[in-house]
Amino acid sequence: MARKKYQEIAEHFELLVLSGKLKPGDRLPAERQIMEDFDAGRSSVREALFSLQRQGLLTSRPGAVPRVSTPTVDGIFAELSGSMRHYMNRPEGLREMQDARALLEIGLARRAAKMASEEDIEKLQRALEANRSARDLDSFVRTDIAFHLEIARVSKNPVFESLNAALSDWLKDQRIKSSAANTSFESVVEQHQRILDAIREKNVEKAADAMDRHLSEVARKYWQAVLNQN
Amino acid sequence: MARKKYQEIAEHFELLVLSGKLKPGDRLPAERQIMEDFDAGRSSVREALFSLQRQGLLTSRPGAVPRVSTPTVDGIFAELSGSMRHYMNRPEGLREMQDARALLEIGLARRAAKMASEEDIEKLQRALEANRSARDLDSFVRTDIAFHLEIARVSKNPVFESLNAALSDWLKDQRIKSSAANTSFESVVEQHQRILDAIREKNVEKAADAMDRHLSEVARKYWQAVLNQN
DNA sequence: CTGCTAAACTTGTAAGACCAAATAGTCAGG
DNA sequence: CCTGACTATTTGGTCTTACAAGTTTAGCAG
Repeated sequence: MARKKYQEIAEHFELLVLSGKLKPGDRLPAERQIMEDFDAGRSSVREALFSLQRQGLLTSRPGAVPRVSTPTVDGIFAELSGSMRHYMNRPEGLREMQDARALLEIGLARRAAKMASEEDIEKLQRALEANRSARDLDSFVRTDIAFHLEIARVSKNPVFESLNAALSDWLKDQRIKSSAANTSFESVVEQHQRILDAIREKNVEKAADAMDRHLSEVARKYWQAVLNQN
Repeated sequence: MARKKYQEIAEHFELLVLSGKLKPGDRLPAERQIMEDFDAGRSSVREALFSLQRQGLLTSRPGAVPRVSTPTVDGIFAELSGSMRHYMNRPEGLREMQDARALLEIGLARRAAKMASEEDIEKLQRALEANRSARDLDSFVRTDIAFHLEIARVSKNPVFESLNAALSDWLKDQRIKSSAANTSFESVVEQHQRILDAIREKNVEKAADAMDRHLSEVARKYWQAVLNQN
């Protein structure tokens, strides 16, 4: 028994899916059927399906036959949550992710300035207003995240949207700490305003620069808050 | 039984790790011990540990008690391989990832132009030479990937390095097809040369532009090749 | 005290059984 | 003929048991 039985089964279906013989939405054979086909026990089949499920290739609900799933970027990044959080537990890792987020968001700001439609700008304006009128920390952070997400949406690429949302979620703590360190939310809103202004003017460099400064400032405030805590 | 048992167990240890009560390298309780603590069967415990393992929070070898692991970005992105490949099976998904890669690589080119040291540029030069002297498709693709990775390394952030490597891997097929479609590798090398020139001149905009054109060209060639295949 | 061997322990793999929940097919009533 | 409730089937989730394979440890011999 060189190869493990459950790996054999998992690989078999993985190949079927990746080669296109099984398309998203297709039904898989029943568990008991697979058992017979591979001459395996139930636990082997279950471990194989469990593995594929964790990889996002299948979805299975109780009572229904498992189906090949159409993976969403949201789901894909959700897989990372655990290990990402673990990674960012080290200050070094958190710094790296802040840096990575900066590259992403600056690029997104650039794109937004380049290609934002009238409608996009209206949405951004509304998001900014909501951010400005936030009174408590919780709603401030929420509208803050929403504003950044709206910038990501301008690019019309679900990957950016989900990546932005995921990063916002992972770095939420940072946002909370740095916002709480501010005596008022005004300066952050002002920075958001500058970004939106640049986008409205279709001034790419200005938008990138404004976003850069904004993120640097947020990160600075965060590390300051961390220092004060110790 | 609202929450599934294995999820409950997984969450428990996830919290222990994330809160720092369990540090990397620490031993976890034995499976039998966990069984008793949670009044669960062995399969539930195993599924929980399996899930945590997939998330990269712990490693377990046969015979030895599982240990909390220090997650690497490489490992984190490796988790995604399966679902990413599935996602990019759809032409739409592939296009989105190409687009996302473009934003990343253009940003990296920008940074490289901004902050490349003499040493970095020497490394880039060597990588380019290797790319230029490649004779067969396989070594050409390999040196191509290496050149892009070298650009990512300039930023001195492991996240970019691993992300770049992961994307290169996922989009390898694209590179192969578009390279094979070229009668010669010359034009690609020339585009690489232009990028390196811009970095050497510390001309940020020119570097970004050169990278943009390069990636657009590669993508164009790829879709052309796909069309010809049908 | 040191080094080796063997027992004890732990995980990996596998089979099979049970229950609750959800689906799907069937049959009775309108 | 259509509709709705009921039953049979199928699944996921869980537990138990068993053996194989690797690791740790403890004791014994030198």
